[in-house]
Amino acid sequence: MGRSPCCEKAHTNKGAWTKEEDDRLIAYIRTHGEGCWRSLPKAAGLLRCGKSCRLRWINYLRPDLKRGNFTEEEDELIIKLHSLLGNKWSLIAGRLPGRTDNEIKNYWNTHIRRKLLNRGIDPATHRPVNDGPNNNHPTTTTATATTNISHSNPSLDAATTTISFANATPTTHLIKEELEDETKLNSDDRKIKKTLPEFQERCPDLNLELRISPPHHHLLPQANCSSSSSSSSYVHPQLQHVSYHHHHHHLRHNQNQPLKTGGRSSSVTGGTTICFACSLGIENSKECSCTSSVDGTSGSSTGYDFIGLKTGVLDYRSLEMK
DNA sequence: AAGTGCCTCAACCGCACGAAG
DNA sequence: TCTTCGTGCGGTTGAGGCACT
Repeated sequence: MGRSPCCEKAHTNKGAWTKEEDDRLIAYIRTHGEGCWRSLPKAAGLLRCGKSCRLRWINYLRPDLKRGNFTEEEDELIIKLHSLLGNKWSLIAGRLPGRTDNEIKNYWNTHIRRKLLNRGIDPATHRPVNDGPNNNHPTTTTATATTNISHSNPSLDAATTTISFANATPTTHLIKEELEDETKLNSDDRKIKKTLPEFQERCPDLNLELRISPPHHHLLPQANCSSSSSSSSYVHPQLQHVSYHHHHHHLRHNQNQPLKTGGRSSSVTGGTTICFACSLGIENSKECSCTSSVDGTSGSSTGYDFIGLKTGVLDYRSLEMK
């Protein structure tokens, strides 16, 4: 008893979409909204498979798509996210507003792979191509990168950003403990839960702990990222622990607030929680309703300034891998 | 101008997952 | 608990465009 085919293949068009088909699909979705892809073709008068309609809409017709070349910032963000998430194109696409997983996947395969190879980096492992087994330092569990971040405020010049990817850290345990409670998880959280051991295995010397100094406003009581207009890369001299949760969630969420999908920054509890999207600088993410803006002295108006990526104060490739 | 090879990217395919019954 | 359905994801394909000879 097999599954029924997703569509009547004998009576469906395949291949490139025509202008008329596009118009029909757009008109239908404008009227009825997305969803029910299986029944959409018939209802819209299209001789197409529902999956094909969905793909066409998501990858090409959606009005919020950002067309055009990828920026250097997007390149670096993709590389960084790929090093953490692997070929989870949809998760990566979720960090790049206006870009689709298909687009990023294609771009990766055609441009970034080559770019990394030219840099002498293996695109699959994000390690130097010549980095043999002896250089993997398998016994070391902590890769701590310490970088000085220049800042307009002299008092912050010595601010330290620590990115630790070690396995056995309190924060990581915390992540695991929270993810152990299935009742608190939604589907996205479960995806992350599945991903966690995956990229710990992928990068045995990496853990998930991102330790950066949060924007000053995050230290204020009741502060959240929707209430501030200060720079997203403002660094408080006192190191704060920031959980690195790679799906735009808040790992140390308020006990009174269920851990849920969505970018709304939770309140800072003891300076330990930060909206991941905002920490990435992706303020215009669909999932993030944070309204914080940058002040121009740092950060990025385009929203991509992952721990100083745009300004070049922290090049992840320079991170010390022990 | 014609032939060839390479590159890009839209689209397809098969599979997996979650929800519903 | 099992089956079915709808949807989404990642890998792959192939048509069309471009560069080179």
